[in-house]
Amino acid sequence: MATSAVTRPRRAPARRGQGAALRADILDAASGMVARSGDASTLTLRAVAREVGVAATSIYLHFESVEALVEELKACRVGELTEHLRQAADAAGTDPMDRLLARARAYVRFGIERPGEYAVMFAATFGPAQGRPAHAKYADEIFRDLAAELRAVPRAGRPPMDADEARMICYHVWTALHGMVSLRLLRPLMDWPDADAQADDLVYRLAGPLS
Amino acid sequence: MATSAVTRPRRAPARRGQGAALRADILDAASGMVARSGDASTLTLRAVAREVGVAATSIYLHFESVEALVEELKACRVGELTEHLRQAADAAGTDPMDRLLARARAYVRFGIERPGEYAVMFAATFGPAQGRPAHAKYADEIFRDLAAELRAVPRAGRPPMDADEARMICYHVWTALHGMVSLRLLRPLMDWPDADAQADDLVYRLAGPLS
DNA sequence: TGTACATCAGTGAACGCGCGTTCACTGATGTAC
DNA sequence: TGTACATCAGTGAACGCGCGTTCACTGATGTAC
Repeated sequence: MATSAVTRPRRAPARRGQGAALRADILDAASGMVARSGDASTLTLRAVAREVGVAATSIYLHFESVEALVEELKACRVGELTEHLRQAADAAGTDPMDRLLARARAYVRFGIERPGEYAVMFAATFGPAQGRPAHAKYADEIFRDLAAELRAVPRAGRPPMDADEARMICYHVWTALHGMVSLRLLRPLMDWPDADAQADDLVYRLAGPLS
Repeated sequence: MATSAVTRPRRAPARRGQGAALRADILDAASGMVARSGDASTLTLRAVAREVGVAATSIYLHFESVEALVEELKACRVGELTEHLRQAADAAGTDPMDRLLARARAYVRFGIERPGEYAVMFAATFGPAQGRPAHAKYADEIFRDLAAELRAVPRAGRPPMDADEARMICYHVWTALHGMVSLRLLRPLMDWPDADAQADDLVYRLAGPLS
């Protein structure tokens, strides 16, 4: 690891007017590092600068602090996951249950295959949070998408869900999917069932036509 | 925070033969610090030593490294949670569903009320894990307890669960309860349903007589 | 009963490290006149 | 067309900090003779 600091080539300065390119490079590098380490809290400003091939101080040209950088990373990842889930649902067609299952599987896969990206979304904010952070609206979007998908599932002759029940089930589903990702990452040695199978079974039991 | 280093009184040396008392004090202090910070990864050897009122080097009299200290902390907490859940189930009487619900509520309460203690159990092991760590057997015990409790729940005239279904539901329940704790800690500003109510509803849907 | 010695329960200074952040600076590149 | 100047896109040395770990050490307290 010490060697990477040595071998890393120097980044060529951007051309005039292209200063924003460094900002993108910094976000890319930080994102990759978090993805590789699987842990957002290990990210350091100096390490990011080394990765980009730039002086540590250059980070400050585009971010007020490490905290601000991480906050922006979060927003990027949450936006990405939102889009990823929408595409998965759309690829599944129009049947509500199919769409819901596809969404659930995609959520779990995203988390398991990209633990760093997943972790950064939920990493604690440094210092006391004031107000709703920028990524909160994205989280709301994921939640709203899921709720809409859920309410469309038919209920085999039973009365339609009221708003409270739909909301509770929506919390259940998100909670359980997050639990799947989280526990599997934290306990990789356990003898877990197949992820798709568990996600399907879970969603059927929580939100299936018979529930 | 800097002031606490100044004000902390010096610990009196143990009497001859009582050297192990420091070991207990170190574990206590570390446990308290993790509980207060809510995050196991912020624990440092020097901070623990300051908290105990002892030289940093004294930690090495009882622990090979910080890693070893954290590993022992984990085992303590997992053992504690196991016992906590057993007592909750026993206090609920003999009805299987009552016992299961009590266990679920107790799990979620433990996690929410003692986030640091909960987090330390699941904190990543430093370095590459070799073989099953010491706390794995405790985790197995929690899982086994839950499975036994689950299988005792009657199923309203339907055939008894086979082993595979029981195992899957058991994973679901643990996964979902962990998800409840984890998401609530990570997103404290969200408008969560009452924890007991959600735990009950979740367990009913996943493992209730109709499921 | 006295005393030398072993052991126990620690201490304190020092090491090298990486960290976030500050400050004054440096070249290259456009642009106004 | 030439040139002074402003601006852009960074750099490099230095700061003080807390960290894990090492090493040689120090008192107090038992115990063997």
